Amino acid sequence: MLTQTANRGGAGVIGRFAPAKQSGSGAATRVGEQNALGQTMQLMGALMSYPRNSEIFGEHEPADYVYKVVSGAVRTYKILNDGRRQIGGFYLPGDIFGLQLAEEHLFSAEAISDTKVLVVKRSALTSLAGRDATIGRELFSLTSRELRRMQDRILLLVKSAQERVASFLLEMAERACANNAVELPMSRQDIADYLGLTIETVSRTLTGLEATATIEVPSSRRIVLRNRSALNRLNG
Amino acid sequence: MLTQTANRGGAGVIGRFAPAKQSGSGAATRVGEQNALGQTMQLMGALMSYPRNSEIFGEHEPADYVYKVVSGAVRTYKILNDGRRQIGGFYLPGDIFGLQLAEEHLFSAEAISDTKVLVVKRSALTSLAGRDATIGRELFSLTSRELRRMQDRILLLVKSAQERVASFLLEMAERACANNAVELPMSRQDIADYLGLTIETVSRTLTGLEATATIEVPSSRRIVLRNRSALNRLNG
DNA sequence: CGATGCGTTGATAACTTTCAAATTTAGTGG
DNA sequence: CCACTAAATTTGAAAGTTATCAACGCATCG
Repeated sequence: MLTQTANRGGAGVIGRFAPAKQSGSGAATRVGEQNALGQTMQLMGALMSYPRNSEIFGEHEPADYVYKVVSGAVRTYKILNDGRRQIGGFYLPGDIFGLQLAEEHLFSAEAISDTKVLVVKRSALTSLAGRDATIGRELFSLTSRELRRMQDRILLLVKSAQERVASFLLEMAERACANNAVELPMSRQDIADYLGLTIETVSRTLTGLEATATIEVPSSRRIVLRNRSALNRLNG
Repeated sequence: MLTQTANRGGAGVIGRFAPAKQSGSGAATRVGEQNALGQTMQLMGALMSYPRNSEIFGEHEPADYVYKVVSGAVRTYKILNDGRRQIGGFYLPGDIFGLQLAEEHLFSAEAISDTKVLVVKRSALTSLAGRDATIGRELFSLTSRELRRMQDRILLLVKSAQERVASFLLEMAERACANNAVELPMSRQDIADYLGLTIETVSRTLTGLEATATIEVPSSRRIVLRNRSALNRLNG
């Protein structure tokens, strides 16, 4: 059941004090993109580059840094003791991740494709939050958003395969969508491990949705939403 | 699929400044039972009494209060738009609930059996946390524990029925266990809605575990763990 | 005692996984 | 740039798991 090719290491510092202009691949406005926290990270952050499938941090490592995706995409995950992989979340350009309440990371993080991230010491952010209430509020709001996402995920995982895939598509559409065309940076296996399904079920479900003209799948990483209301109906 | 008998209202204030001695039904030491936060709640809290199946707070209500179970048991839940009920968690004597990061409750809360809870204004706690770092740390630690539980739940929900039930039993054993005998305050339907299974599957799984001498079920609300290592193996 | 709620058990249907193979896509060396 | 190999995705058939529908047993309560 292990489907992963985790290439450890391979990351290196590319430059510090990255330019304010983002080279991000996505057009969508992300959480933290135009706010005090995001700006702070751009000022204080070190720009790091991670090749496809390389590890950004590992489970149980101390959560000393906070990350913001500049370009590429990131998945967090956990390997269960039966060998299965559960994906915790996907992070796209503009998204902030690694912001744990706990002292150690509960998930590992990997670059899905070649990825650039801004890295800031967590202690720097929290001490800043002590002085700047705006930063504090944004950190709080980010954490509570993360919490909300987890709750949504719990609600998702008790639903049928079709409902899970529909929810996933709508979620991605909100984040990486241009004109109803969703660009998926992750593989089918990633999606399956995110939704708690097999790769075959994901594939079949997409085919099924295509058959009912709910979506179009011009290429495997590109999905066009043709009938959002049908998806919303499935989403529940 | 609606299986609930939610009796709204019916709650009343029984007394303020509850005695320090707990009349809790459980013997186990709970989160917050012997710490600054727990003590604070006992000093500042109003003791409220809720009959079986009555609502303590509703989804989307402002999360202005924090609750600590004195006796009885509480479930939080959400009704999905297809009518199913997803249970967010169970709270036993000593447990603190209603501590949201967000401004509104994401779940409703109900008394499973006749229940007494201590109620404290959230603002009182947070302002106290500003003056007393210990309280602040404990609030933080509680929140991060809650988060951890949610993550565990996500990992649980991708597993098989047997694994879910085994995990549930072990979880309850850690909380409401005396000498390997687990006392369940909740119904099979509650368990099913917690694990994302049907009541029949839960029942059959328990029968199956009994057949392999992993557990004993002397009465439906009482389960004796006979072979913990087998359960742990299932739990993964 | 009959009604009611809760839990168990059985039979069947629906859904998802598993195993296998075909097909498409991507990557690499010539 | 093309051919070739490896990887990813899709598709098919069978098996396994869980849900659904129905019936039964067992308490509690009026």
